[in-house]
Amino acid sequence: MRLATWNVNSVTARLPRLVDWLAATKPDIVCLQETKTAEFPEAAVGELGYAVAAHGTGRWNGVAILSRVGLDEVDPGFPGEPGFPDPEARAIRATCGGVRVWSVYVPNGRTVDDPHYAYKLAWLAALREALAPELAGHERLALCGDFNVAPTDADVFDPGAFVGSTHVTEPERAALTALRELGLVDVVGRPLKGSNPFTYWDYRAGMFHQDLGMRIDLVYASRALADAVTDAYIDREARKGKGPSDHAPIVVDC
DNA sequence: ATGCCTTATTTCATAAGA
Repeated sequence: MRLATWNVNSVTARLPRLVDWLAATKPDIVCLQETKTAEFPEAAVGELGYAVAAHGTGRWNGVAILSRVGLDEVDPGFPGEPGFPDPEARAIRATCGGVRVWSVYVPNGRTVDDPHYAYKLAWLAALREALAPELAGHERLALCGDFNVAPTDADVFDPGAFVGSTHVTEPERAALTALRELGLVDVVGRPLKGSNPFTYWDYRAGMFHQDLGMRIDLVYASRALADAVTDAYIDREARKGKGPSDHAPIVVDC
């Protein structure tokens, strides 16, 4: 089985690239984030054999799961999910080919003194609470998405450049640790070039070409699923060329 | 490495992203 996750930064703007990428990569299950639409282009991916579970409200956020191995028990959001203060489209889950799949887009946080930072931490804490019973009920589970947290200093191009910023603070990293302590394993993608497992590079100033990136997109797999992993890579090819997302997909074979 | 790009929308400007 091939499982992937990708923050596409607008599925509308990225649709031609997404379709080409699906046809070339042939994943069985794809988690998408930042779809930025209330009307997912289901027909375009349906032609490639994918069923779609989408949760989007328009301009901001938006998540989806594509599957060609079944798509059951679809649930947008999760119990106890905080809003700001209204609900936002940041999580969707479904059962696909025997795997419980979550696609999440964790709040950015903006700055450490912004109310969005407290929202981010509350959202991650609520996610942990909602995941606990799901892990008890599903031996094979994958929590995939854009976590907006770099788990370690090795996951940013220069730790010194991030002092005082969100994405690297101790409380954010502790929230990820708390998720892993539920029994989840960080499946780190293999970089196709260089040694940094980055998944995001800013659009500006040639950051991608200098490999000045961050690893903020993650695949957290239950032990049973992680034990079945045969390969995992970060598809930097999808970040190249004209009109890319600022994130690269992670592809996991398991 | 400072939103210097990119997105969608209440568009020729703004908010948001990390």
